[in-house]
Amino acid sequence: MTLERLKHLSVELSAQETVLSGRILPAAHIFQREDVTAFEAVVYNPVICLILQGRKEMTVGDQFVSLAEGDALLVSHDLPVTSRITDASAEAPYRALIFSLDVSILRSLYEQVGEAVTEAHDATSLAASAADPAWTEPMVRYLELMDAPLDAQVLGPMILKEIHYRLLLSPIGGMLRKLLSVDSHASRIAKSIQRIRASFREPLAVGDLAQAAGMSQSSFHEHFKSVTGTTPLQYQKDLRMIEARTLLERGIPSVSVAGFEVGYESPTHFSRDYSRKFGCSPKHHLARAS
Amino acid sequence: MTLERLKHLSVELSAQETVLSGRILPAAHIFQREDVTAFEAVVYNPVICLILQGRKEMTVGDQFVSLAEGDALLVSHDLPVTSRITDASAEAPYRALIFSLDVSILRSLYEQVGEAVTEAHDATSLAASAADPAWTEPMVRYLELMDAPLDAQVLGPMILKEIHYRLLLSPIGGMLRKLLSVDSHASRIAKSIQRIRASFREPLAVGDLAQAAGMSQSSFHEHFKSVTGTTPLQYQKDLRMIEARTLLERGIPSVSVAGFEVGYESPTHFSRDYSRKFGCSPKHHLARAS
DNA sequence: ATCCGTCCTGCCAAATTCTCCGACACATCT
DNA sequence: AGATGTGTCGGAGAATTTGGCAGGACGGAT
Repeated sequence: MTLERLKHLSVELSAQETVLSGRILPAAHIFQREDVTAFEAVVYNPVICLILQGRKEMTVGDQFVSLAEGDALLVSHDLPVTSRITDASAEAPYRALIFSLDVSILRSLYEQVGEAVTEAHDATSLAASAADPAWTEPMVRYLELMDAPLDAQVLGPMILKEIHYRLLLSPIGGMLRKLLSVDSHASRIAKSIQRIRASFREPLAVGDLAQAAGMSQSSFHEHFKSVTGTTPLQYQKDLRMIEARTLLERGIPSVSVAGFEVGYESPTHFSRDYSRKFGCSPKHHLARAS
Repeated sequence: MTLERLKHLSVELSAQETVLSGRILPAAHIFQREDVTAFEAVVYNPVICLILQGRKEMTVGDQFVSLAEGDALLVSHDLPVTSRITDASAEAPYRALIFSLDVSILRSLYEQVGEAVTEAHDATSLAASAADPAWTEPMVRYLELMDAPLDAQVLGPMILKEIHYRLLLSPIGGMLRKLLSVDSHASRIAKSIQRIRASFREPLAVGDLAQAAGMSQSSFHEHFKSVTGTTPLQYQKDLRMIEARTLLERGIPSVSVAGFEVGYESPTHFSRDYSRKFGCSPKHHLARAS
């Protein structure tokens, strides 16, 4: 079974990873943890994540996903998620195989595939499903290149392309297809998302975004939510909070400055929002460099 | 262990229940199911529910609770929840012991206990915890009365009062105490809830409610949410939807009429909201009497 | 101990976002 | 044809955000 093979390969790969595999197989990455974690908030990039061992839970907006061994998670676009590992130990660490997705590859493939694909109607930005040999099999072939740098250099990109292709056509690829389809609602929302990400420190003008996307405000909100799982402002706030947290942990002088840095004018309010998001006050995350 | 004793007693009680136990032990009720259910929406009354066997999950507003054997759930006031039984079979049915709570008893006790109680700060309307002998022990004594009708008539109310007393002082009783404390925010919200329940078919005037509760709109929303887990309008909508569903299942002539009955003017919109809430269109729930 | 600055929590009003809700058009089903 | 379901929109109003201000907690410094 290909899943077993992948587990085996990933152990091998993670043994080498510190050295140079990053250069040989740039798209694959093994993530490993030996203990359970509390909820952590991060921003995901487009990625497919296959759980090889352990368990993980995640929340984005209102939806909740639970992943076990053999499950895979397809993230179609940048998304602030909150996740934790719920099953991991020194003997059986949590281990996941992560493939970064390259949107330009997807786009070029989509142009070839074109409209020949049926539209999933309930596509979500966070699609989970059991691993499918259609794309795990090329993943195996990709990982097998780790010991043959020259092969990897030539064949690697080809196999990568195949993986993208399989994902694009797979049942969980619904959101990918929507995002790529030119001028679909989803793709226009994707543009809005990029705009928010580019300037999340500035105040948000939802009206402008809606107009730029060519929708009424109500439609814009609806589509935005269906793509991201949250509202525009929430999305921005999540970005701000995650940024604030890294600032604090990196040892920014004070809480107020951190709040100001990410776009809050009122430290009071920043503190309140922060506590709501992370469950404890910003001061607790401030690096104890002093 | 008292939990084992309760299990035993509840099996006995449920064997008799059809006959007359309802009159002998009016406050206790055994709920039993031999199979797993899909999510169902109902309105809970104030109640303490102790899981004797099986598992249950529930959602109210944004919080999510998972209950296993030996867990108890304290519902402090009327609340529209969505729940399902996730672990039940013919051999090991889901079984729960349910005690209705009597607010007037609680109130009279609270007057005696008065301020001698420490306030829990994170009180929620749906408090879950492991069963505590402090109140399971009197529950045992209550159930043991089932074979002695005369004893039950005299001692029953006393023991009930004791159960209420223990719950009121227990760690999970935080919300109960808040609700009872005269003129606390929680108690004023409770009044608003009653007003919504009494006239959920009419359009909602949140401003009036806030004013009646003597708070600013923002404070009102905040407190309302902390007590109920949702916003006033959501709360009303949940009531409407649950009512609509029973109407449909009872065989109301048409979908439009059902929508109109619960306060919607536009059948179009009613249909959409209904699908969002229950996952399938109102027509599917319309009794197939035709 | 007393002061002082920083941070946290409660409350509010104004502003903005977001959702509701009815309207209409159109596809579907029976 | 009639009833129902889905997409879109505009306007109303519900809900949240935001910043301000007051009061309290905490932790150094003096």
